[in-house]
Amino acid sequence: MPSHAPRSQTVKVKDVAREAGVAVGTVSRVLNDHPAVTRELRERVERAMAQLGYEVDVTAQSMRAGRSRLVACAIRDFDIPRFALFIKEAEAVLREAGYTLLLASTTNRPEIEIALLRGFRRRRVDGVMMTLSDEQHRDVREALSEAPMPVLLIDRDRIEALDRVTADHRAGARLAISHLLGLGHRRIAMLVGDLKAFPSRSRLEGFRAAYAEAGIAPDPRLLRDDVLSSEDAYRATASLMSLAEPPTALFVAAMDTLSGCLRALRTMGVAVGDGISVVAGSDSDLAELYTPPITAIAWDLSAMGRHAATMLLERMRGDEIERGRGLTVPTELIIRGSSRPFAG
Amino acid sequence: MPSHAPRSQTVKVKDVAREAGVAVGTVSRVLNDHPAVTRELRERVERAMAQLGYEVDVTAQSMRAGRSRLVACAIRDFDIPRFALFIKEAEAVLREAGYTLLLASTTNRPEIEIALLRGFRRRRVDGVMMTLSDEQHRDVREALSEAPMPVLLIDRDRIEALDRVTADHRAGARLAISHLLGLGHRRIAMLVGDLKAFPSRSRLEGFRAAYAEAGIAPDPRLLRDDVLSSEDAYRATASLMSLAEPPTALFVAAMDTLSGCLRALRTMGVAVGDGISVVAGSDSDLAELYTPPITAIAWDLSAMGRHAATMLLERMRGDEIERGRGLTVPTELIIRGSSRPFAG
DNA sequence: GAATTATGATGAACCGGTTCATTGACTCCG
DNA sequence: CGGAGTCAATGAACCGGTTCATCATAATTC
Repeated sequence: MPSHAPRSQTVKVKDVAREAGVAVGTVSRVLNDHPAVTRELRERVERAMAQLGYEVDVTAQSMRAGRSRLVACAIRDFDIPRFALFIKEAEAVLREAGYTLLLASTTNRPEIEIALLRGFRRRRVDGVMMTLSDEQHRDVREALSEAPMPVLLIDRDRIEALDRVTADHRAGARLAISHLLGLGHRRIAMLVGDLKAFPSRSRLEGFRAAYAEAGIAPDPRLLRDDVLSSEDAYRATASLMSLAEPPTALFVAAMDTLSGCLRALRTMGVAVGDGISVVAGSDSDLAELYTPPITAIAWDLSAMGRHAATMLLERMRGDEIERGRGLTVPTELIIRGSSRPFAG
Repeated sequence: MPSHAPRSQTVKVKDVAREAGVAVGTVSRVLNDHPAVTRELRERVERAMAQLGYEVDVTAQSMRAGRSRLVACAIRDFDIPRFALFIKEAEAVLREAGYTLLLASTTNRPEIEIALLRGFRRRRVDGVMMTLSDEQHRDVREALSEAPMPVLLIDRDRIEALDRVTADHRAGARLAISHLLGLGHRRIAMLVGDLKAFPSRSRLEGFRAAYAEAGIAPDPRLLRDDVLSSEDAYRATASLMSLAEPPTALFVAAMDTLSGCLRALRTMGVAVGDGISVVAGSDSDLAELYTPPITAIAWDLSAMGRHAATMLLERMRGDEIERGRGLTVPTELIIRGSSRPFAG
C-alpha cells in the first residue's frame, strides 16, 4: 500500500458525495451551479456540505480549469500614497467579479518586472496590470509578448496590442506651463521622473508644447529628470535655486515629490508664491493645505483603477474586442495661491 | 478515448523527462534541489528544461504539497497612505522568502473579514496578516480560531494565541496629552477612530493616563470617537469649535484625518498654534510642512511591516516558538510649532 | 569472491475538484 | 407498443507536479 502524503482530515467532494448519496460529479455540478441538477439532489448535496462543513479547494479547481482567478498588480512602488486609490478601486472591482488581487512592487527595475511576470505565469495568474520602468526594454518586451495571460499597462505607452489606462499628463503639463507663462514667467523649471516611462515623457511633451505655443524657447538647463523620490526633489530644487539665474517658477511634475521640493525651498528661505511660483504635478492634501495652497494638476486615480480592472476583466473573459484598447483619464489644473504673476 | 480538457501545449515534467532521458521523479528532484541526484543527470535535466523552455506550475505543486506559498494581507483600507509603508516592507520580506502577497481590503466590516478568511482558506493561503474591525466580534473570533493557517494581527489586541505587531499608541497619546497639559492646556479635545479596535482604545487609555497623572479630570464632551475619515474629522472639529467653551488644544489621534481637521479650522478661521494647539496622532508630510509645522506622534511602520512578515514566516515554518508573541514598536512625540503654551 | 550496504533512479499512486462519454429512466409520437 | 429523443446522474480519466516503495547498481566489508 503506497500511502504517501499525510492524510488530510479535511472534507472533500468525495465525502460530501458519500454523505449525500450521490456521485462526485453531481457535487461538482452543485458547486458550479450547473443547471442539470434536480432541486431535490441539489438540496441534499447542500445539506451534506453544510453538515460536513465542506469548503472547495480553489487550488484543485485551478488545477483542472487552468485558471486561478488571481489577478496580479505590479507597480513601481506602492509607497506612492495616491496610488493606493488605484489599487483600492481595482481590488473592489476584481473582488466583485470573484478574483483575488496579487500585489508586487517592481522597484522600477526591468529584471524584477521580468521575474514577476515569470512568477505570475507559474501561478497561472489570469490577468496582470502593471507599470513598466522602460517601455523600450527589449527583455521586458519579450517577456510581455510571451505572457500567456492578458496584461494591461498602467499609465504607460502603447506596447504591441496591450490594453492601457493612462492619465492625460501631456495636457496637464501643458495647462500648468501655459498658466505660468500666462503669468509672465519665462524661467520655468521642471522636475520630472524617469523619461524612459510614459508619464514623464508626456509631461515633457506638454511642457514643450506650451512653450512652442507661446513662441518661446525654454531654457534646457532648467529641466531636471530622474527625480523619483522626495529626496531627489530636494536636491534638484536646491541645485536649481543655486543657479546664477534661478527659475522664477517651478513645476514639480514628478509624482509624490512635492514635499522634498517644499523642504528645499524652506531651507533656502525662498517663499513659495512670492519668491517662486510652484505648481505640483499631482494633487494632495499637502498641496491643498500648504501655505500658500499649491496650484496642482489633478486626475481621478480611482477611476483609473476602476477602468483598469474592468478592461482587464473583459479581456480575461475573452470578449471579442479589438486589441490594444486605451483609456485616458483627463487631467485638470487647480489654481491656488502658489502660482502668481511674475513680478520681475 | 475519453480525452476531455483542451490539450495545453505547455511543457510539463513529463516532456522534460523524455527529453533528458530520465524519470519524471528525477526531474522533480532536480526542481526541488534534492541532494540525491548526480551532477551529470542534474545537468542533463537542466539542459532539457532550458531547451524546452520549461516552467513549473505552482498550482500543481500546491496541489500535492498542500501549501500555496501565498500570504494574505487584509487591512481596513489601503487608502491610508502611511500604511503603504507597512505593506511595502512586508512584501519585500515575503518575496525574499519565496512568498507572494495577496491583498484585500476589509472596509472595516466583520462580515467581510470572515468572508476573506474563508477565501484565504479555500486558496490554501499559508499565512495571514490582518487588522480587525472589532476584536470582540464573536463570529470573527470563531473564524479566526477555525483558520488552519497562522494569522498575525496588525495593530490589534491580543486574541487567543495569535501573534501580533503593534505600535505603542498608549504611550504616544500619553506623551501628546502630557505635553499639552504641560503647556497649560486644560480643555484638550481628542479625535479617535473606532473604539472597538486597539489603536483608538490605547490612545484613549493614554489620554486618560496623562490626565490622571496630572490629577485633572478630562471633560468627556471633548472626546469624539468613530472618526474614520478626513470628512469625519472635518465635522468633528467643526462641532468641537462650535461649543460654548471650545477646546484650547486638539489631539487628532485618528489615522490620516489631519487634513480634515485642518480644513475645518481654516474654514472657521481658527489659527493653528495661536487659536488652538494641534497635535497629530500620526506624522506625515502634511504635518511636517504645514504652517506652522504640526507636532505629531511618529512610529516606524516599515519596521512593523518587516517584523510582521518575519514573525509570520517563522510561524509558518513551524518553528517551536511560544504562541501569541507580541512585538510593540515605540512611538515618539515630535514637537513642532503647532503646540504652544496656553495663553488663557 | 560472496554478502551486505549505500546510493541513485524509477514510476505508479496521489493531491482534490472537473469533465464528458455513457447509462438509465422517462417522455413523446406514430 | 416500440423507437426516438430528453434529461439527470454517474464515475473514470484528467490537470501537472511530488512522493516513496521498489529496484538496479556500485561500493564496502569480511
